Amino acid sequence: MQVPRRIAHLDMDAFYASVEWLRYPQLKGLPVVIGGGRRGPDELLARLNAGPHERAWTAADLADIPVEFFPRLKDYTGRGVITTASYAARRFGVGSAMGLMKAARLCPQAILLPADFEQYRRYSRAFKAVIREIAPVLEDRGIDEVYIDFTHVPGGQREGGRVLARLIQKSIAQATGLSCSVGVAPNKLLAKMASEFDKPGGISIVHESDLQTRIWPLPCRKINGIGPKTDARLQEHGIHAIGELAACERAWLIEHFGNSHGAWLHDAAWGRDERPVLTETEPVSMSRETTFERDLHAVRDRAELGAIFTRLAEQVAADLQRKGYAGKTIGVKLRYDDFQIATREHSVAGYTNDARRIRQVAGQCLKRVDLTRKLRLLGVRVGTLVKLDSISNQPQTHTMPWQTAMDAGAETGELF
DNA sequence: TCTGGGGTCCTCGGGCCC
DNA sequence: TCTGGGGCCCGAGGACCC
Repeated sequence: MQVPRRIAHLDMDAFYASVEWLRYPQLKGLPVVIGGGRRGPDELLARLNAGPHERAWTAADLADIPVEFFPRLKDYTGRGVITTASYAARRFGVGSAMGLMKAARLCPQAILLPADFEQYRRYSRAFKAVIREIAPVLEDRGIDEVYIDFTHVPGGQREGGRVLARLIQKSIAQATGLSCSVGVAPNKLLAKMASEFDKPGGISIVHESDLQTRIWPLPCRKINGIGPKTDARLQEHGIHAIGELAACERAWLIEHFGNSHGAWLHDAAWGRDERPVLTETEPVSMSRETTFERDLHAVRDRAELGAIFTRLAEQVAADLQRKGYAGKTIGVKLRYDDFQIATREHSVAGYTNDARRIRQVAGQCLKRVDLTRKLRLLGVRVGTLVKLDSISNQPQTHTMPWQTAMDAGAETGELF
């Protein structure tokens, strides 16, 4: 007797904000926006202590700093977007990816905290470890969400998965103080939608028979994989709800959206998804990019740009070395002042994770793009990765001399 | 006053080889 | 020798996600 597939999607509730509340309990329930800085409490303390009041706060005081001392959105000057906003801030219309200046007009009194990704990663590892203890088949989907295969976990079938979901929720809360929402369904696609049904703190169980009543009334945009572009095209054809998408002929969707995308849209609308829960995936590329404080010009700001470029190459190289990878496709990414993006890449003969080599090849790529226009972003990327222990006869952090020689074209890297 | 950073996957066109 | 595929790889760009 074969048991039905039960897949869970677990999504942490307001993850970044909740992690911050553990450190700053006095901010709980207030409109809080995270963004405009990446050094966490160090940056916050530096900002607070630069103010006019008499005492110098230290890391030990974080939970006791009165709310009125925290920086407000309205006082922020500079570029940047919101990484995340607390539920209280969202009520003002503020949301992720919104420019900080625009957000300041909507909710000037919101507290602005610098992000602390190291801390978020620590909590991410912690809650995932808790889940693995209970249900080992877990797929990492980013810092704050996972898929879990409940099918063969003891108790995973009870009440459609609700009993196990409850156990996981409680264990995470106990270990970390954080709350999450869980959806359990026959596949990843439906589980992902289900986890949103009852946020925060909810558990939603979806069966195949719920398709028409619970999935079809939802807007197409709720399907993971239908973004703003596809949604707009669907709307042009009068398709708004998933049920309307399901009513479309498969052949018609293929005609309008292409073989692969059209068929996928049809399957998704009918709740069909056979993707397995992947416990291990290898990275395909690693990159570093940065948006400048002001737009830069390749000629007039050559020195500044060159220094940034070198730093990006060093950071990517360090990331590769730390994680034990090397790559052979090296590229650059530029964003012009009008937000147009250009990318150039070049594959070299041998794998490398050497900063100088990466900068050199990336510099060649940079020569192939329009550098007469002002730039607002520069990035360096290394792709086609291999794990270093799989080519363990080669040096760990260097390019083989013969590989460099084979790529004579990349030998003339001056500034770019 | 706009619009981050780090990824994945797909498509399409061109070059190359058989 | 000429022409016409098909298959594959590479590079550029786009859509999408967290």
